[in-house]
Order: sequence, then C-alpha cells, then structure tokens
Amino acid sequence: MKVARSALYQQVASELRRAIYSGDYGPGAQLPTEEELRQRHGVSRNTVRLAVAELVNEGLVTRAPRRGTIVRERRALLMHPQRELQRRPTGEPREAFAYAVSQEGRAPSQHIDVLALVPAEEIASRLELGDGDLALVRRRLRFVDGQPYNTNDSYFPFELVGGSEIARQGDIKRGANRVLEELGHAQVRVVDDIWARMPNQSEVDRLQLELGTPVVVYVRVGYDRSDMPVRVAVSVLPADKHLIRYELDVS
Amino acid sequence: MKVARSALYQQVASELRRAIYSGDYGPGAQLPTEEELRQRHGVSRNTVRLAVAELVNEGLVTRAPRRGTIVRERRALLMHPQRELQRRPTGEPREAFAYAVSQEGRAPSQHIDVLALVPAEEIASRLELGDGDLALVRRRLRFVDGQPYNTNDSYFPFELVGGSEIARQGDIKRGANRVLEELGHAQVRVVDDIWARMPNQSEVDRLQLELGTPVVVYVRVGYDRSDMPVRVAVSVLPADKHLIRYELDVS
DNA sequence: TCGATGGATTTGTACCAACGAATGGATGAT
DNA sequence: ATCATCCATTCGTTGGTACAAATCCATCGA
Repeated sequence: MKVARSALYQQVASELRRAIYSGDYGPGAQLPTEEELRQRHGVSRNTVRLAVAELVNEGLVTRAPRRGTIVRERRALLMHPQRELQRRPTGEPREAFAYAVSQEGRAPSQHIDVLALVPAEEIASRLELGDGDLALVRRRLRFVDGQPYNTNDSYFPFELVGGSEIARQGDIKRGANRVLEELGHAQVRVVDDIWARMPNQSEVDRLQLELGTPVVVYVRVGYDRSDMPVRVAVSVLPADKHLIRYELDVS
Repeated sequence: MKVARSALYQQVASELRRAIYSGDYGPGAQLPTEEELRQRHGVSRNTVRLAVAELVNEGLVTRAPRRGTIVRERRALLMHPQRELQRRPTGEPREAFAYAVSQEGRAPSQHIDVLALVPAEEIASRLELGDGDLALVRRRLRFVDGQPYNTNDSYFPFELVGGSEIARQGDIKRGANRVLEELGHAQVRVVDDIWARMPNQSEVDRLQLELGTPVVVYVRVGYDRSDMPVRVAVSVLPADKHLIRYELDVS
C-alpha cells in the first residue's frame, strides 16, 4: 500500500536532508552508499541518484567515485565593501583584497590580465561610454591559500587611464583607486549592486566551483567629483565562501 | 566517429546553453521537445533529460508537461536597504516594503504572523539574548502582484517590546522602526550581512521557487544609542527577483 | 621500509522500457 | 458562440542493465 504523497526520490531526499540538518551526518561525513540507500528504501538506483542529485544541487553534499557522498562544510570569508574605499594603514603596501585576506590569517595571491576592449553593453552603459568607445579592463582571478576564490574585473574609460599606470600589466601595489586619485578623478561616490544567480560554465571552470554553488555578483560603479563614472568593478563571488557586510549609520 | 571530450549529456547541455545565450531561444521560447533532441543528437531520452536538468539547475529554463521546456525570463525588483531607515514622505502611511513596491507600479501585499519564542542560536547571539530568553518575532510573507515575493522575519527582544504595538497581531502601518523609536530605542546603527545559498524545501514551498533559483539571505541587525541590538531582520530573497543596491559616499 | 600494482568499491554515464500527470487544442454538445 | 469533454503530446517518475572512471587499500616486490 503506497501512501506516496510525493515522488519516491523526493521522499528519499527529504529523509537525507533531515538527517543532515539534524546533525546525524555532520560536515565531512559520508552518506550511505547508493547501494545501501537502494536497499534501505527499496527503490532503484536511479531513484537514489535522483534524490542525491537534489542535495547536490542544493549545495549540501558532493559526490565522487569511491569517496562516496560527502556532506559539505562551508566557511565564508567576510567582505567589507566599505573598507575598500578607506585608506589602509599608512605604509600598507598591499591593495584592499590582499590586505583583508591576510588580516584573517590566510594567504592571498592573484593573477591579473590587463587589456583594452569595447566592453559589453551592460558595462558600457554603466561607464556612460559612447558606441564603440574603448575601456581598459583589469581582469583579476584571486586565490586564497592557493584555491581560486573570486574574480574581479575592473573597467575604466580608456580615455581616462590610457597612459597611466592602470594600463600597464601587473599589480598596482598601492591600488588602482589611488592612481585614479592621482589622475584627478578620485571616487567620491559609489553605487553597489548585488544579486545572485547560478554560475555559467566558464565561471565553474575558472573558480573550480562545485555543483550547487550559486555566485553572488557584485557590481560597484564609482563616480568622481563631477559625477562621471570612472570605474566599474564586477566581482563574481562563490556564495559558499563569501559574506558581504555593510555597516550603516542612521543619519 | 566520436570525439567525446566530455560526457554526452554535457555536450547536449552545452549546445542548448550556447543556443540560449546566443539568442536562438529568447525568453519564453520553447526548446525542442525531449523526443526531438533525442533524435537530433542520437542519444537516449535519459541523456537528454540529464542535459536539460543541468539548465534547470542553472536557472536558465523551466519544464512542465505538455508546455515543454521554456527559457525563463527574469525581472528583478530593486531593493534599497538604506532607504528603509529613512523617513518616508510625511503622511506616507505605508511601511518601507509597501512604499518601495508601489513606487515601481506594482501591487504589494503581505501576511504577518506575530509570536513569541526562544529563537535559534544564530538569532539569539545576534540579539545578545541569554539562554532561554524570549524574542518576539514578526514573520512576514510578502507578495507582489499576488505572487510570493520574499520573506522577512523580524526578531525583537521580548523584554523590550512585549507590551508594545509590536507584539500585537497585524500590520503596523507606520512601521516597527517607528515604534522602536517611540519606545526610546531608535536604531542609530545597523549591520547588514548578505550571502547566498540554495533554498531549502520549506523556502521552495513558501516562496514557490522554481528549481535553480538561489536565494539571497539578508540579515540586518539594528542597534540603539547604547549599542544594544534591538532588531534582527532576516530576509530571504529569491535571487531572480531581487537586486540590492547600496549608495555610499566616500568620506 | 617503501613504492608499485592490482582488485574491490563507489559513483558516473548511457541505454531501454513503461506508465503517470498535466495540459493544449480539437471536438462535440448546448 | 460558449462551454464541457476527450485525446494527443510532453514532461515526470521508476524500474532495470551494463560498463567506465576514479580511487582506496591490501598485497607484493625491490
């Protein structure tokens, strides 16, 4: 007698979910093998795999041959978007990301590509560029403890930064924002847009994302004193590793 | 001759992904039926379903019997967490959410449950409650144009608001923050934490989420003049419908 | 002792078959 | 013309089988 209020695989998934959330399987624990679940619930292996696939898509577990199905653990690193605008301690030679990460006792590194291009419409409109105008982009892939961590692509109007240090390959130790200042276009106002979505394939590859990990997209547009956009920074942050924090004073 | 650099279902998924991103299938368009894809790629239906499942998990498409596989469209509504702290126009009778939504020409509504309980550890620690201390929670499920839109659970120290309007069922037209003010505990500082994850089952149910939709979790802790936490608001925002925006002045 | 090797285990991919559930659209009745 | 009904289509669920790929671990050899 079946009292199937929902699909079998849903029932199996619920049972596993409950067990995980209740702590029966803590982070790092291995769930029963597919064969074991098959017998325990009296269903086919297809059904078991469908159930576990749900948990994978929810980001709860990962699977690997022979290793089995493992409960994931997550440790997020705190981001303070506001602090990136503040001056770091005098003499601090590193830019915002490197500084923040090493503050938490972890080892930052990054890979930078610098190139000029006609940006996508979304970027162009935020930078208020004309049709076909060039932008200079600094594409960063950042690592923490050797693992890919996030990406940060910063776009500048080419006209503005073409001849400056920003257009040169490699690190700018004191930070691009400092260079903008020196060019007379310090950012006095920024607008941050934050949303989330599932990653596309190239993001999965670049950031070595596991299945079921959404990404937070974080776009900052910086404006100078004359309200001209001088920088558009697009960050793609794997959701399981990032926590964004803002502190606001009520004025 | 097979040049299978990756799994068959991955190849089919890539092909579909490419077609969607290139605009061959715009929002609302129906992908070929499973049977059609099966024939076109010469694979089994299971393999086709695996491929399409990938797109579903990426939030690119939805499936329904007889309707087929449809390319999703997304329209996000802008949130301004800062504005919720500002006074709304004098005489404006609605609270922040209702005001913001109707500003965009859409129809807000909500359902509120008010209850007292011993909150989960995460909430308790943010509210700096002792062990077993009660909190008052106002649980909101918000709708836009009749569709579930997001949830917002606001926790207050019971000690603080037990006898006030906050503890009564139903709407507080002028907003709970106003009541806090009147109680002498106006929020002068807030800390916003933002992250993302895949939704759990109860969230999928309450918010009628489609598969492959991550949620943004947005936690605001408000402190009064003596730096006591007086409110913890936990919002769960379906990622495809929300865009969070902050505007910061560089001081 | 330490490294290479191979077997066993566990998930990954792929195919086939059958029936259920939902619904768009055609058909027929009023 | 309008509404109810029925059918065909399309996805949803579940069962089965077979072999591939990855890797843990025990065993064997130097």
